[in-house]
Amino acid sequence: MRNQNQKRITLADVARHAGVTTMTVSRYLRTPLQVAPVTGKRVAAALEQTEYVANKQAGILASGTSTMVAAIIPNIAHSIFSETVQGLSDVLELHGFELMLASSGYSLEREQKQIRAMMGWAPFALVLTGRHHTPHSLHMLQAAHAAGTPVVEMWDHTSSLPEFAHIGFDHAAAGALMAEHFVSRGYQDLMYVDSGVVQDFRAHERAKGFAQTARNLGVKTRSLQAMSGNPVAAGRQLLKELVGSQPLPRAIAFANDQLAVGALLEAIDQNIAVPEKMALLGFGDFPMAAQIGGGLSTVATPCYEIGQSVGQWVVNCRSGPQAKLSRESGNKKLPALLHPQLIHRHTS
Amino acid sequence: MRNQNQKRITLADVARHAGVTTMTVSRYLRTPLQVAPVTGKRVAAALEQTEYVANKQAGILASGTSTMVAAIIPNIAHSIFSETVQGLSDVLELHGFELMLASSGYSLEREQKQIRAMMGWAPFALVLTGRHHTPHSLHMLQAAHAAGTPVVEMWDHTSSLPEFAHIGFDHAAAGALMAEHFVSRGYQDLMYVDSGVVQDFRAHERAKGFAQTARNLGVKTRSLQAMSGNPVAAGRQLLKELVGSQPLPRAIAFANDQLAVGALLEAIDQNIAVPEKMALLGFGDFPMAAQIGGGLSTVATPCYEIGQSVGQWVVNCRSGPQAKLSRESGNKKLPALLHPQLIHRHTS
DNA sequence: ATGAAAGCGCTAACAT
DNA sequence: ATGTTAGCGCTTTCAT
Repeated sequence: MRNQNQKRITLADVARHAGVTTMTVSRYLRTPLQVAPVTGKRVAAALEQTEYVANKQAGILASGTSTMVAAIIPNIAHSIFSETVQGLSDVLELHGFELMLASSGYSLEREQKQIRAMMGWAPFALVLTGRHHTPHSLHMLQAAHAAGTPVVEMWDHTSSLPEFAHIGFDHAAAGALMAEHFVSRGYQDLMYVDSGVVQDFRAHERAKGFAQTARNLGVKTRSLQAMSGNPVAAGRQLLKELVGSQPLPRAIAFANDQLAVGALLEAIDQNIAVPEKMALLGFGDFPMAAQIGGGLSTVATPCYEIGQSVGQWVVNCRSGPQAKLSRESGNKKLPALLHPQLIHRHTS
Repeated sequence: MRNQNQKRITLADVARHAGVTTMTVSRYLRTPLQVAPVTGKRVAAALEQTEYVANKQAGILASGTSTMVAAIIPNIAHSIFSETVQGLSDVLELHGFELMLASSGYSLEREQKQIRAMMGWAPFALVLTGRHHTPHSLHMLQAAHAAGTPVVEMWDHTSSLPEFAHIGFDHAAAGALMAEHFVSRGYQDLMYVDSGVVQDFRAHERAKGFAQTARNLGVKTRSLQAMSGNPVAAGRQLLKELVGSQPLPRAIAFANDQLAVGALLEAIDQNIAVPEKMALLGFGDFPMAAQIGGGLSTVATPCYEIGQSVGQWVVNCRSGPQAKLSRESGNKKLPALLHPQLIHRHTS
């Protein structure tokens, strides 16, 4: 295939039109001040006429530096990640970068293949989600870093290797925050409903932080795992089963808002008074949280901001002749650690 | 920047390790059967040892054919589009393609810039959302198409230019479907709440289809525009104002589920019986639709499937030596027109 | 079955 | 301020 009838316009075409060499056109495009105003005008006209669009591949190959940023996230369809990608995309676009995106479906093996595929593009930077990767992935990332490619891990409070950047928050601390909130409201019999996604390490860390803190505060706590599939339906189902089988916990925290809303809807249907009989606490503060059941108490995570910060961090890597410097001290102003906030609404 | 200490491994490195020329390695990678089994083993070992990752830019430049697909959508954070991207991404990955993504924020001017940027990458195919573009965008797309790049428009029932493919559905017909549903349920006093996003052409087409059909069926109908911003809050606000000022319509259709759910939540809070006093109908069938207020009636749109189909269509463009053929007849089996389905639940 | 030569479209480095 | 030369890492084409 690809039997183009109309060949694409090249620098040489433009140069011919303008009566100069390709170098002059190339210079005009990148450092217009280095070309005489008169020639510049001719070049500009030629660019207009020919509707030239520079071939990025050729440029990258020749210059050894790309404007493409590769990002791998667990799931594009999850609102927290799609918002992060939107933030990342917005900042990158503003600075003339392009975004290549892959979705791992929470599979580290799939992520490994994607890292390999991405590296073939020699991207300007590599953006990953979380600090958990296969040993071989880590090996590849390390090699990429050694070859000068910045590596960032999003959504976590530490990186897999010290040389990688990270922008996110401490999920165990977030879990602790949730437990503390319950205890401060006087609830003594707690429960945490963890994500049904086995590889959602961050949700599990929140679960751990929650349990540990509850125990430290001398409060009873249990833990349950939601079913996979539609999380709203799973939350509903879970509460239904809970009501049928055992005494209800006084307060339940969820791995995400979707699960919490499912449980809340079921509680409303079953006439369980929230929060009088049972308190509910979500995680994520998704757009509907404030609107439902008098307002779902939850933890606000700066999804869009994480994306933005990652984008800004990557952009900062470009400036300054020494990558090391710009990547270490130059990026000091950007916070690596963000702080989720507990939003106390009606359900707790 | 980009002062790599460890240079990346090239074909030449691998060839040296294996004691062959670069051509043999290159052949082994693409057409392994053309290389003798004995040599193949040596090459394979060298590839292992060196951990070679092929440089895509160089390959594309030399061969003139890329494995990158460029897609532009209005908003990554909107669930319908993020699911579409997930479907697209899943299919593309399965076939060894990579995805470059941009988000236009519903701005045709921004889209135009993004098309230009994308074209610099000489992608294998261009994927756009909808059939509305600036004249200059159209011009560029036409040029890309003429140069052999497949162009697909998603989410619409026709394409901007006849030579472009399109995979989606007729939004006016979807609007009609909504009006017909209301009328068939015996509701006579209708209302359509349109999207607050000015450039959401598809929502406006649904509004038109709705109004026209209602009138054709001899039924009263009005139209309103939601505020922009959080659509759930907007839906709530809208219903609140409606209750305060005028006689309520018997049935309200919304441009999307988020708006409908907002209104539904407000109706519940105000003790307006749904659907006895007022029927509500959403659009999109987002994950929460089935769970809220006894089940929100809505129109299911095949978001993920649209993405998949687009991906499959693009993949099909690769096979067959004649692009024309594979793009026209070879893709006949793929449906260009999908059909949204009315899901009748509790609220209508 | 393998190799040698040429070149994809651009830019870095060195003239002039 | 502009041009010349060489080469980025790969594939195509044409030998052998």
